[in-house]
Amino acid sequence: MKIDPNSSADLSVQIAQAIKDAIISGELIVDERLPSEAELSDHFQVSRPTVREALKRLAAQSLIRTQRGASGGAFVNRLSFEDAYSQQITTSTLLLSMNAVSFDTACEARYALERACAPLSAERRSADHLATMRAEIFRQGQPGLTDEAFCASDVAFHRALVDGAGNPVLSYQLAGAVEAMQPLMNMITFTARDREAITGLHSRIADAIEAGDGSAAVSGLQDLESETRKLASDVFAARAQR
Amino acid sequence: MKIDPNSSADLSVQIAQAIKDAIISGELIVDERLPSEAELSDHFQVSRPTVREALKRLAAQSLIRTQRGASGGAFVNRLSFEDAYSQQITTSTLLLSMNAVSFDTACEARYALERACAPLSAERRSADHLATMRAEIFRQGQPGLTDEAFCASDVAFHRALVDGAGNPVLSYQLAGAVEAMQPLMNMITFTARDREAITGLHSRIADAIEAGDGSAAVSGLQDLESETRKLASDVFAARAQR
DNA sequence: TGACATTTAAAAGTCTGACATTTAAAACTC
DNA sequence: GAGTTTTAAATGTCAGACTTTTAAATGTCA
Repeated sequence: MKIDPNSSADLSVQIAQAIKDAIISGELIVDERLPSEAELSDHFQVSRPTVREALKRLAAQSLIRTQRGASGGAFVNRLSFEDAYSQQITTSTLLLSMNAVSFDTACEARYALERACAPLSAERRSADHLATMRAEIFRQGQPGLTDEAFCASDVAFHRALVDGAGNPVLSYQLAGAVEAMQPLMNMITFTARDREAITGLHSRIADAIEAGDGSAAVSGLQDLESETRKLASDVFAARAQR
Repeated sequence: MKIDPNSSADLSVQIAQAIKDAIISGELIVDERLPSEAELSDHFQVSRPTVREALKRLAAQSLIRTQRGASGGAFVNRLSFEDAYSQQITTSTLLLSMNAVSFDTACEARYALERACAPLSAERRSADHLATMRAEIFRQGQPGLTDEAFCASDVAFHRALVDGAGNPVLSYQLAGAVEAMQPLMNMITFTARDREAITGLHSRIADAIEAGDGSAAVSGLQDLESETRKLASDVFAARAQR
């Protein structure tokens, strides 16, 4: 681990990069303890606060975790799917909220991803996944459900559909897309007819998944995408008019 | 922006979270200047190093950028797609290199995503995207190409295919999957027959995209996935034997 | 008056040294 | 030998000073 003394970049950035490279290259392996802050500051010939800033940068990316006390220190973190999820969600939420992407673009990506999962899910889903989907459909049909609860149930339904594919990479990619859209979806007021249409499509998709018919599920998702975009565009039109 | 004095969490974590919340909620908008470090340390009643550690955490996530000098400071960053790309790539690379996901899982996710893009790309791709694909296919047929160069060209081909869909969210999701697999792909030695098979499939896919035939492109990708997994499994088997 | 050079001040970046807090391990007691 | 106390190592936090960068204000001269 070395830094370039001639570089114009901030020292804490350079040090963070050096450690990150060491982790990615395998020089530092999972759960290995990094040298203490004092040793690092000695090694890189910088002060402890500078080393600390570098470590905080890495901690923010879940590359390391720190532990206080004797035999504490910074340890290389095994990146968990949960960490990856939450990073993905933060990034996606910001992209959407800062208008770097439109709702339509996010929606298209989301359903394209779901359609990619559908055939795998039709083939592999466990009875559990299917039961979850059915339970959410039932909940969505209950009268007196708030719009937020309806949305949450919708998310749970899609979650089960995607998880059924048994591919955690796909699950985590979708988590970002779905969660990021949540705040916008929550703004939608669902009429009884809207709910009926959506729940009907959900049933159609669940039936296809149960029958192991991937292409039927894909076509159900296709229709659901149109439905969602229609609903959203109405909301945006109303909001723009005010 | 407030922090809880009774919380047991580190102050810099709390402060980072408070600022992050303010950004996500829209309380702080893009390009807005945060208070100076001195003002923040005053506001939160902590020392400047603590504030700085909090800011470094946010900077590591590209939520803010800092500028030195008069009228400098920390500014809310508009998250760019490039930032999102590189975060996605780092995360995916780590997930793969730390064995949190298998090569097969990553490969499956990658091709599922690509198949999701294919119909959109068949419909929307510009002449430019198609030309890039053709150029890369030509390059892949050149004799004397190193394995690394072949791989790089392969990535460029798929990149053009996905970008043709015109959905930046899909592009950035795939960037992670493709780039993360690169180091492993580079370990593969491609025989002349392998290259011929791959290039042939690429041609088939490009033809389908040119003709606007999404489902033909999907089936080409399906075959390419089998081919890739076969090649990779041979490499892993050889490596395991040593 | 206008273009260029100079000064100035604000802000982040860095350093030193100290103290507080946490925690595991060593030492000690019964 | 089990439980308690002490100890030391490590991170977390603080205070204050100095350095470097940079934009804006000021000044100078044609």
